[in-house]
Amino acid sequence: MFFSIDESNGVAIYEQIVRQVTFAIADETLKVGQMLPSVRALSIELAINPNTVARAYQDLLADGIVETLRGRGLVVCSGSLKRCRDQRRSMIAERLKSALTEALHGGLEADDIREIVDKQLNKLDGSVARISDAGNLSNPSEVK
Amino acid sequence: MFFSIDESNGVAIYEQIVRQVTFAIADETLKVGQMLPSVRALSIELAINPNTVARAYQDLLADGIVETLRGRGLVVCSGSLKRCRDQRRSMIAERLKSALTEALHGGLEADDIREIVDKQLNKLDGSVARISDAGNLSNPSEVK
Amino acid sequence: MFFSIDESNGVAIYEQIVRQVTFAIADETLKVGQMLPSVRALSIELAINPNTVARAYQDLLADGIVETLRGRGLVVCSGSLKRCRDQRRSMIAERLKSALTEALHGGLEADDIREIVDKQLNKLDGSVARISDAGNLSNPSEVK
Amino acid sequence: MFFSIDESNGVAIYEQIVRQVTFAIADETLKVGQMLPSVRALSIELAINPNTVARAYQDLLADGIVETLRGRGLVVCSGSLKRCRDQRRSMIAERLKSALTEALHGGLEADDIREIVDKQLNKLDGSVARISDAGNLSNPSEVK
DNA sequence: GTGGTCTAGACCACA
DNA sequence: GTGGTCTAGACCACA
Repeated sequence: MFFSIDESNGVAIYEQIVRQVTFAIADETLKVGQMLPSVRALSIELAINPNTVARAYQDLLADGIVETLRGRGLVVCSGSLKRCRDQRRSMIAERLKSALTEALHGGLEADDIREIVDKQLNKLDGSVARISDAGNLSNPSEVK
Repeated sequence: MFFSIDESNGVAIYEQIVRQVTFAIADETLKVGQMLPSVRALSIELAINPNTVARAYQDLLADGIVETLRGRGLVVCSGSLKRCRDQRRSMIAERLKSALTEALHGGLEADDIREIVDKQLNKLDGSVARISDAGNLSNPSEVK
Repeated sequence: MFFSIDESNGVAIYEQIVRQVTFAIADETLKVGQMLPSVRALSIELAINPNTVARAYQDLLADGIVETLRGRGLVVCSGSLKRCRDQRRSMIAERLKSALTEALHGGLEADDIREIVDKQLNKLDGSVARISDAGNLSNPSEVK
Repeated sequence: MFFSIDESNGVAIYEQIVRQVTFAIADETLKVGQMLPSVRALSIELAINPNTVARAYQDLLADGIVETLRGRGLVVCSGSLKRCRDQRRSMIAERLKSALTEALHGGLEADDIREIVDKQLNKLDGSVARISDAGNLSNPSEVK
């Protein structure tokens, strides 16, 4: 599966799930009409309590990203692709903005910060690339 | 004063204070031997409960960044400048790393992320620059 | 349970808890991997405010003696046994040193102090001995 | 003067003064009829706030150990020698008892504690002896 | 005025 | 149920 929880990054676990489902839809790892993993299955996989997964799924339902198929589970709603792409961008931009604001207010220079970002990005991109793709030059149509 | 609390960024208030004091020392806005704002004064300024400020100050005390002058307040310990500079860098790098990891796992391209970072940085740096520096490449017209 | 608070000995309640947990680990009354009593349970048992217990547990967390299992409680970290044994010895030595220094500065003779210590030790050891050991030189008839 | 304050032993400063005055009287460093150092003088010598000294002197007055000579200061009351000797012994015994109780409850063996006490006593007695006396075998009449 | 400790009680995320 | 955070307010030692 495509989820991974980081217990120590300060983001609530249910929130990490909401975000990662959103990202998976934006990414078409999870397509419109496709079902989410069951609460039970996902809770086992992530080794967390089912209530936490259920809480995340409620948020996605309330947000109209997924809907219930009675007795069968949750499916990705039509129209979610675009919404999730938009949300992905704003969620990520928002979080980066918050971290960057702190860095600038904390007295680091913009160039200094760019250097930190580049270093992290090079290091991380390598390890992510090995897992998720290869030809990393594409998909400009996804950018909002 | 140099502190500002963001209630909605997920970081605990006392933790934001710990970070901002650390940054202020790294920045020499707060110099070794200088006193911290009193618990009461800071709690009024930030419109938060004194206990929350006290909690932050306890952490700084436990970490040896500041020490108590009985009945007078807290002062920045000697040796804190270097330690705070180190901590500032690792605190900020850690938070950026976490946000960048999410962005990459969420399916954004490294170049795409760099673009988001640059846009935010130019916008934010402009507004910070008015206070802290002058010769900078950022675009002041983009200041929000 | 193994904790007891003395309201009148000048040591802060949360500090007494920190010390007693440390001692219990040193003593293997509390073993590595075992859980601490919950904040609520301990606060009820000691008839003190939960926040006071929480404050003590925060200190133990900050010190790396225990760690949180989310939603379940606090466990004794591996490696804590040796650390707690060292800390127990230095905590106790420190406190004794302070009392002995005062006694000497106050004009008592070393032999006189030894006599006071022995008398207390014999009396106290008797009452503790019933629980923790058997072959001991102390005078059980002196047990209060 | 014969006072020395230890800021880090957990005993309140005014309480340390009360105890040390009591000990000085027990020791006849301060004799019946003799005057205490003035609040001002003592606060300067100990580098503490006059209010703190005044607070200690109030306790001694309330306890009948010293009395006011209008406009001149405080003198040691007649009868204070015996009372201070008694109090010295019980104050010291009480504090030692508290430390020893903690040590025993903390799981140290009585012999182990005796060893710690002896080590501290030998070390401390040496450094105290150099200052305050020489032929350390005497004064049994002082023991209650 | 300063910080340190403690109580009381609320709400949150998580199990 | 668990701990973590925050508010509100009291009292203390010390300056």
